[in-house]
Amino acid sequence: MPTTLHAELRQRKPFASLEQEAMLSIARTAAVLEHGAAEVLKPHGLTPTQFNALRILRGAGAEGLCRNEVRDRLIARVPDATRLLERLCEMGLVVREREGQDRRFVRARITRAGLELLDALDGVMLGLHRRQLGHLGERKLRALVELLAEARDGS
Amino acid sequence: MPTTLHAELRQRKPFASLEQEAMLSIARTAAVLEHGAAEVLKPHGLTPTQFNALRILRGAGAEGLCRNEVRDRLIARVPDATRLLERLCEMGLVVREREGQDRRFVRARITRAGLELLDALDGVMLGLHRRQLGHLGERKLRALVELLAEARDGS
DNA sequence: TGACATCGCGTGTTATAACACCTATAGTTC
DNA sequence: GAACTATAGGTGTTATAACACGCGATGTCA
Repeated sequence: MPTTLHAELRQRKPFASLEQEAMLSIARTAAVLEHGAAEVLKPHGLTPTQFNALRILRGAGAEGLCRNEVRDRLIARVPDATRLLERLCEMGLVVREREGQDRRFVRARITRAGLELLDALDGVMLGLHRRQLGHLGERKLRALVELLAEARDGS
Repeated sequence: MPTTLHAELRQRKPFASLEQEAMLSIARTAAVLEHGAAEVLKPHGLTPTQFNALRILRGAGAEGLCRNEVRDRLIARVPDATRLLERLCEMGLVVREREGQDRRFVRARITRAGLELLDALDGVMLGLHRRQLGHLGERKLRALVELLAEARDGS
């Protein structure tokens, strides 16, 4: 039973199991979509992870978030959120400062430049997602979101 | 309309579009699943990408494959397949040699040690995939595979 | 209140990814 | 057959990921 994925990866042997095929399908789809996002973000000097972190900080508002909170909200966990934020700082998109009673926390907040960059990217990314997935239509997209949520329940 | 994904990523704002939610769902699911795979592979000294490359070479059989062919079959494209194969060589899992009329090609072939490692990992990975996705059941898994294939058509 | 554990961050180091550039072989065209 | 182009590989460098460890701040408990 040759599938689309077989052709894409030029494989001849059948999958070992349906679970494996699903696993590879998810990984392959994510890789293709993320590659598209990386292409769009590159001219703006951002990686997908940096873009993700920046959006998290925008969502947090003026109060900002501490390092570990940012780390835990990232789509893919990174073991070194310190330097991820540090790079955003160097770009002038984020500021960090120790404030509050508990002097262990370092609050990271998005700057005006960061907000402006994200605002400019909103339309671009919306268009990208539409190009990448819009052809599925609402019904199938909802079904996909539902199935993926159920898939994540296993781990 | 708060979703499961909202809770996972501790987000409060609604998604900008259904396409964006689907995009994030796919990325998040892939990250969770790949993290599980990485954990399983780590004790064996392999990254998911290296494991993927090794499986490709097993599929190719005794003839092996040239560098670019391996690169193009990888789930996620890497721009430096040379050193990916080089590391597998250093581990003794792969051998490379220039052979054939066209002396530009470097054929990479899996070694006996590589085959033995993969054989040992087959059961482990099968069990992992079953744990991660088995609870979905055949019908939903097939639906998921189908939807993801359709999603990739856009790019 | 002093010892201890916990927590939040940062740093140092190594491995890998990412990008641009270079070499060698093979085919193409005049 | 000489110049040109395309293809397959490799190399050098920089940025980032991954991992282990250390430091200072806070909480806890004898």
